[in-house]
Amino acid sequence: MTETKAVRARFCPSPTGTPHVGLIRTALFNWAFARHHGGTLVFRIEDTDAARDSQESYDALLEALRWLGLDWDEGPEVGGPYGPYRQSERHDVYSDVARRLLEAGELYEAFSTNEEVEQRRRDAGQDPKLGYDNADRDLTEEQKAAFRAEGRTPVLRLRMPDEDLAWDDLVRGEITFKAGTIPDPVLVRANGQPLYTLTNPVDDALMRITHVLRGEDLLPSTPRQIALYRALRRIGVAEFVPEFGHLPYVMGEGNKKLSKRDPQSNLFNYRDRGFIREGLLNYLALLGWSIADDRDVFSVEELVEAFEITKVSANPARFDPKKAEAINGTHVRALAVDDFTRRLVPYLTAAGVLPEPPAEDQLARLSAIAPLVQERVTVLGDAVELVRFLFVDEETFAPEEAAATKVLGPEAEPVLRASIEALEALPSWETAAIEQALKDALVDGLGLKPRKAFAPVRVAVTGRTVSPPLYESMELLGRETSLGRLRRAVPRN
RNA sequence: GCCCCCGUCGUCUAGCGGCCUAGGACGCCGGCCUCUCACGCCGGUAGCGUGGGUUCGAAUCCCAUCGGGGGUACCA
Repeated sequence: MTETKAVRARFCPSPTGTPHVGLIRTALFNWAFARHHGGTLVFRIEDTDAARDSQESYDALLEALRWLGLDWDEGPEVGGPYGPYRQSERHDVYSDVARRLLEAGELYEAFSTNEEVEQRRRDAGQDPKLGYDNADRDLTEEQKAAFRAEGRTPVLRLRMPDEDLAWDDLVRGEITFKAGTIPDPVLVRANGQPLYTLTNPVDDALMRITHVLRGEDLLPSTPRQIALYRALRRIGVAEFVPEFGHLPYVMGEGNKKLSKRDPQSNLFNYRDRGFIREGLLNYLALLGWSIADDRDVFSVEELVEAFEITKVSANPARFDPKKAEAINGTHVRALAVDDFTRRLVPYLTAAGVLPEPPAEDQLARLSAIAPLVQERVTVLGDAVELVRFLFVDEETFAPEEAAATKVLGPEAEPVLRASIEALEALPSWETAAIEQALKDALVDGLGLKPRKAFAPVRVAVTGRTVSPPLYESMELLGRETSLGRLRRAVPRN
């Protein structure tokens, strides 16, 4: 049986635009599928449309996969036995296969223009949307010569079989397209350029792909691909027809497929905000798949171990940023502290909180505050404003405007003065001592409610109403800096 | 129009004839913890598109219907 055949899956995007989360989800499923079965993942670039493809997009695709750790066994930059893996470098392959298909009578030359096809449909009282009418199937040599004499050059079309085309979809089960519902598709343009309809199945055949897992938008093109495969087998190019699995869409707001132009679809936006690969991969896997009925947080290793393509859901999934953040947050919190700290650095330097490269003492300080911020961020970028107070130049430090007007008004004066007095008397500058001194002075001394008492101190010292734990923050900031900020915060007049 | 896919809480899902007065997660609401915000913990809210069958019994099977989506290119 074919079941014993080693799995060869593939991911074959077109390099257009920036990587889309839906596209990456497809890459992830193919990767997980290949890894789960101990198979091979082929990465192929379908850049046959010069008008839309770009080098930037190609670079972005590789960068995206590498960031996420979705490695490939054959493809760009790693090579492999079936290369090249960029379709733009395979033109001779396609023209050779097309020639052989044509010689075998699987393809035929079609001279009809779209206008002529439409007109014929109308004349026959049919809906022109029915598409091509297979009218050029049996042109005689004389007819072809006549067309050529008019200056026409033919496209090459595939002769579709006159029978139902069906397959057992890995995610959807039995799918059948009735005979006669699919017009003969164009495989090669009049100018000789091969189209996706030819290149995709030809490469899958040549690269011995066993499982085609792709978006459901390609589902309607599957029958004609199966027909092409059969033709390719007849001429000895393909050995078998692969299995197909059509993955559900990733949707955005409303009921529309997440648009490529929607910033929410841009993978790099998530990285820039501080999603970590563990979290984003986990969330993406949840879009159409589940590991168990009572759990949805898992590692990449667990995903590979448990992934079954047949358990992928057929319904479209909406990308929910809130849940993505929640899942990411639990992965962030699960990071070892030093790992978390290391990953934070690029975000802090990008925000200008730390210089590039950071100094030793700055890194030491970051290590000290890191455990305190780790459990209160969902994305790494959240940490920036939480730790900024520890690294700003003292001359430029100033509490945030909104926070200051809220809690540093005239009524804050006694609180700040009492705090300063208590802290100045402190023999040692440590968290426990600071806590005790402030509680004695403000809660017991001034009889304030804790939340009233500490708000002015917090804003004076960290500049914000939301910060890492106060006493620890003050210890890290240091005695003189902390006192200096408190003194400056005392309302004038 | 025609072809194809999909239809369980707001969202992602579990479910594959009795374990379902439908489970989990995110969100939301309430509470606890508490120096803020979080984290953590506890509790609550909310769903099988509709109508017919089949069956002792249906979210699960069948039919119809409605709704949503995709395709219908010399794009991929």
